[in-house]
Amino acid sequence: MEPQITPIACAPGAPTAQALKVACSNCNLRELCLPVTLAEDEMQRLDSLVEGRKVIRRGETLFRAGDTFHSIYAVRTGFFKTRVSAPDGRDQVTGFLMAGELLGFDGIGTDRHTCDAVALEDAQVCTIPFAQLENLSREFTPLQRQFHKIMSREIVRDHGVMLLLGSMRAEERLAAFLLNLTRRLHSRGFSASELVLRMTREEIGSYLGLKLETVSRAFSKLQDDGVLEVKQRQVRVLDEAALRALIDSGR
Amino acid sequence: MEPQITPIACAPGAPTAQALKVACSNCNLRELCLPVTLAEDEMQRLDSLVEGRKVIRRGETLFRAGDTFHSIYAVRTGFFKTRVSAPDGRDQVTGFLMAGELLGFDGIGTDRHTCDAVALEDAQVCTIPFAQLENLSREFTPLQRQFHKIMSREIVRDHGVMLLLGSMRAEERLAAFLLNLTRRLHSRGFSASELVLRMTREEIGSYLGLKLETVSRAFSKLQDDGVLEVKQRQVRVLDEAALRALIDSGR
DNA sequence: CGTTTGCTTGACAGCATTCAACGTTGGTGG
DNA sequence: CCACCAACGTTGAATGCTGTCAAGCAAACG
Repeated sequence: MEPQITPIACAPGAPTAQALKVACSNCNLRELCLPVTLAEDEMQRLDSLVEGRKVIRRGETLFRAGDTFHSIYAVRTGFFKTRVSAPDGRDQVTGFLMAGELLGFDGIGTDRHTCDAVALEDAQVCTIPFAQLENLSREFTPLQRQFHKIMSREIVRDHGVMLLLGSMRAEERLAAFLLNLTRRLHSRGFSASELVLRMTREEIGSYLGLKLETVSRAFSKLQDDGVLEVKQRQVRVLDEAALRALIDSGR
Repeated sequence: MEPQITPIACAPGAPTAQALKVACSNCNLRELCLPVTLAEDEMQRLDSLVEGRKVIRRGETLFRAGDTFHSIYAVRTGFFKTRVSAPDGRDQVTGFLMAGELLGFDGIGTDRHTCDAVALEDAQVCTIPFAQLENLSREFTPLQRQFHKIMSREIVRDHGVMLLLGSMRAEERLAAFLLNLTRRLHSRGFSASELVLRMTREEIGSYLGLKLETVSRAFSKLQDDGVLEVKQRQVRVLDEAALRALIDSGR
């Protein structure tokens, strides 16, 4: 029940000035994004498919519920949240996405997006036109396999969140959330014990099914217990084992 | 935020005696399961792909977390639940599946299933070997499209459940659950206002992130309010508008 | 017909929410 | 450069919803 990375496309190893076009073949996120070994010509096909980077400023949306679906997006830099909204206005953050992760799968089913994707900091994404991705994946089996795996992991990830929302108490939810974040950051070369949150307490709360005050209290509690050191959005994990103990010896 | 039907394969229009092999081309669930218009030869290919029915008795599992993944399954008759388990033993029902719906997508990502699928009543399923489904979908674009749509809808459905678990109160959750069930039953030709639950209060509770006593109380409350008539697992919806009002004018 | 399993209801406890006040941070403009 | 403002975060007190524990009842099964 621990969410996975959901990768596919592209960010340049050493970006040439003003390079609007980005080559997957030369992308330092390749391992995360689309971990498939490709022959050279196949990789070129993939490159030609992916459109150049697109910039989204902090607070702006990459897409919104109701927008017609055209493309999957790969995060190159920055940080996103996705959220769904009920007719009465209440909404739920359904995920946080960092470099190398993909978003937009929600739109395939109905040809319209069903959630909003909001940048939590200035961000760049690669645009992958879905029709072309489908075309290429028909010709190229490993790409097809990988694509299916990524969607499946998204489903598994969501099941993990459902478990969290359905059966954990506030502190346990926060522990699971932090462990998930640090694991993903660590696999990107960042510290496994120190992190800077890119989202507010309210957004964390929405994701975890808690009110912002409860999130704040849970942070304070874990700090008092010597498990974390928290200074606003700066978090240091002092006792990872204690975090783990919280979630898998729950009740 | 209302879950959708997730269809693909097969059940016979008029089952010939002892027919182990089932033809999708002659299946009365075709509309639900794999709503794709196919040429005759293409349909034959699909038929040859789907293995005959498999019987699962009430309480038995179709697959379990950890089992190696081979196939997607289409429910022909009966009723399933899927559930994920945390290392400490607590588990969460992640879905209820009825005739015409598909299960097993969780296994694609890691080549192992990540949840259990349990029959809540004697059931029959069609087995669709995944490797062959991938092969056929490479050749046959509409099948590919449909398959992707189905997985996407599964993701969207899960987002709806996350919204429910994250922001609704007990009665609202139950209302959303009942509306979802009646809609799916209605699209199968059953009454939209009368239903027989195939799961226990505890299973409903697990799905909705509530204890069984809370589920029971919510049923009683809705009955007292004249919205439902409840006799154990027999439920009649007296005021569907009231149910809807509960969920989309929540707080 | 008895036993088991599932459902209902009550009383009480506990955890998260609500409401409110205060503190902190970062950005903006005087 | 500093003051101010707005957004964000922390903390306390009280309320309330859901969970827990327990008892009794109904239905299903052998």
